[in-house]
Amino acid sequence: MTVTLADVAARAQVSPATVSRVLNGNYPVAASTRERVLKAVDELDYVLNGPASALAAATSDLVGILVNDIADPFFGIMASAIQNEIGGPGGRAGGERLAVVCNTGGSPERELTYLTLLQRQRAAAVVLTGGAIEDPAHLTAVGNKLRKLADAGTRVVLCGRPPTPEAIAITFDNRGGGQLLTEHLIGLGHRRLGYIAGPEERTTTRHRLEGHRAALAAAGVEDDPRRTVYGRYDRLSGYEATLELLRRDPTLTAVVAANDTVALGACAALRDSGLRIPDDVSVAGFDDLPFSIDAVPALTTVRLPLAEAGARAGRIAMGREEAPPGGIATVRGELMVRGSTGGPREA
Amino acid sequence: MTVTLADVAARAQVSPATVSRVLNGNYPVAASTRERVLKAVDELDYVLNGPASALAAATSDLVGILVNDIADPFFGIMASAIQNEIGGPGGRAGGERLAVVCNTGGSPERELTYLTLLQRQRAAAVVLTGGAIEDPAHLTAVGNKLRKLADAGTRVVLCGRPPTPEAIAITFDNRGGGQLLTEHLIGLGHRRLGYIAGPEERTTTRHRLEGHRAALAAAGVEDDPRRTVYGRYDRLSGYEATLELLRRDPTLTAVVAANDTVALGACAALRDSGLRIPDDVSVAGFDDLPFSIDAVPALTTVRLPLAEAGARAGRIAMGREEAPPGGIATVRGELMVRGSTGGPREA
DNA sequence: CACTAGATAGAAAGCGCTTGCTGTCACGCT
DNA sequence: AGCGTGACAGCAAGCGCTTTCTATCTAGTG
Repeated sequence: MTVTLADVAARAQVSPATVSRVLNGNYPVAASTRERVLKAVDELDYVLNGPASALAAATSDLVGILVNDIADPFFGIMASAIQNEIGGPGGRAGGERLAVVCNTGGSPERELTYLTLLQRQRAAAVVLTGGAIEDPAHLTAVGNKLRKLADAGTRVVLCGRPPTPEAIAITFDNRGGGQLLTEHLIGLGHRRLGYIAGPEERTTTRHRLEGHRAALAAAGVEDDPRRTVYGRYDRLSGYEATLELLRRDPTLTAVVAANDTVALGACAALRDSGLRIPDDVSVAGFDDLPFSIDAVPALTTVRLPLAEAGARAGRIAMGREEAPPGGIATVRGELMVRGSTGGPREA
Repeated sequence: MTVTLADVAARAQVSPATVSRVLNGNYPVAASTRERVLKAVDELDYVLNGPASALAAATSDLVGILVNDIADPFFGIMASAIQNEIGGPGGRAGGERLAVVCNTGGSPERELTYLTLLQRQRAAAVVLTGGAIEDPAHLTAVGNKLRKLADAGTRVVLCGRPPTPEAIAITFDNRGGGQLLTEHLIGLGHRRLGYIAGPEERTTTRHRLEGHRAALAAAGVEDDPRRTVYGRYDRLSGYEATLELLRRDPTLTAVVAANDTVALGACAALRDSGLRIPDDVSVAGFDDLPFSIDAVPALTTVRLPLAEAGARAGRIAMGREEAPPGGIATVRGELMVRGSTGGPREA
């Protein structure tokens, strides 16, 4: 039924070993023989049996990319960049690797499940993107998994994740970015800033919030805990949180959101409340996703070099770039000041 | 080094066959034996060797999802829905399937490469999303591949793709949607409509444009080819195309975009040209991605039930839902009239 | 011209798992 | 008591490929 290596060998009048060597290109094969084999492969329309090959060679060409939310461009952009570096040539002949993205949906269990599945497939490499969940049990579990993967020869790289001892990491300076943003707002004269945080248990959330608070503290601005609301990383969450913030303190002059998507929701809530941006209330986001420039007014935010970081992580995962010193590279965000922030009302 | 089935068997004092049967749960094993085995598995921290298992059983638990652009929420939303239906339980014991998304970047070669890679892995199922490329050679190549995959037992499902004889398809009625949109605009009184199409060789592009033209024809509105510009499915393309349309005919009263992202670019171009939306020019998008409601004014568009379609495709791929009659299900879009469209200037 | 090294090709032993077929018991019938 | 019958468990034969070790042949060398 299906064509096997042996069939090709028979057709090309060589041994299976030779066919394998032609296909893998890591052993001298006479040009004439090679041609004969390739011809047979072509004629029979032979497709290598991946599992068999992986079993015999004890390695596979599968590379996994874990993301928290595949519908979120934040992850899409990184994943795309990673895949670009991996999908290409380089590696075993036949050349291609199967770079696949796995959507955890932010669930710790699914993250672990995917890791196990990839371990099961003897993946060549795994890249984990996005913030981690700060549950100690889960952290240990993931750490163990990563160590086991690494022990089994899988290259593990983190991208936009806090560093861990188990893997090489490209990390975003979320704390610094958050600080930059709030400094900017304070510099404009704001003193009553609402903060819409992401899910409480995520590192990204915590770091950005820490930056925000650091900026407040540095400027001697009181940090009323009632001005912080936790939510999800989505638009609706931003909308609702803004309404809540406004309810708690109608005199707010600025809202800092956990990310751009949340900021968009905030803008909508503000508009629906009859407030103008930035005249009445300034709004700031985070990430600088493509759509933020299209908000009206355009969103002030912190640009994270998602594509660059992803590409680098991908290259490291493929062993095409050296790991950063200490196994950790921190990438800073850049403040993008746009129309959504301005001086406070009473200026 | 790595724990194998045999190790577990030794520890549990049973044969490897029994361990395998416990793990696969498709053969009677006495409860006490099962427990002993499970305990050994746990103690040894055994992880099944996927390739070996796939080789022996001649099937794998890999499911591939092909998307054109993973950074585009259009695909992200579908992929997420598909993965949700697949990742869950059901299937071989151990239960989980490895649902992975592959990013073709819209390139025909990569599409084919991924298909081959998936074939090589003996994937359990493959779901192709998004429009196809209308190059006959490529179409045949993909068709052949799909047939081979199907012959090898891989379930193939198309989601948001035009139907082909080789697979079950959930298709979007892009033509109907395009028509709806343009009818709406014509109904408002518009007669000079610019159209920003996607890449010329994609089915999605063609179908939406056909719908647009059908609406024009039905209303007896002249269809000046100079009012149509082709581009990519991204924001910048929308921006540039709009400028071009304006150059060609400054009296345009409406712009219909290939999708929401393009529409956002169009809005920006219009604003930068000093035109108000919808007072001076109306704008319409397509897809109703989450951010379209946050555009200012909110985008009139055609909502496509991406998540529903994806979920259905996923279920069909897993054999958990019957294929639609004839192997084809067409899903209609729903016109969402919002603030970005209104009566024309001179009304 | 015998001899060795280099270049190729093949034989064969697995890689770790699944599964058809063959036992082995312990029951429950007649 | 004799036996058919389930219910389990184990044997062993692969699945299709890679790779080590060996065999063969050619060509270069002193």
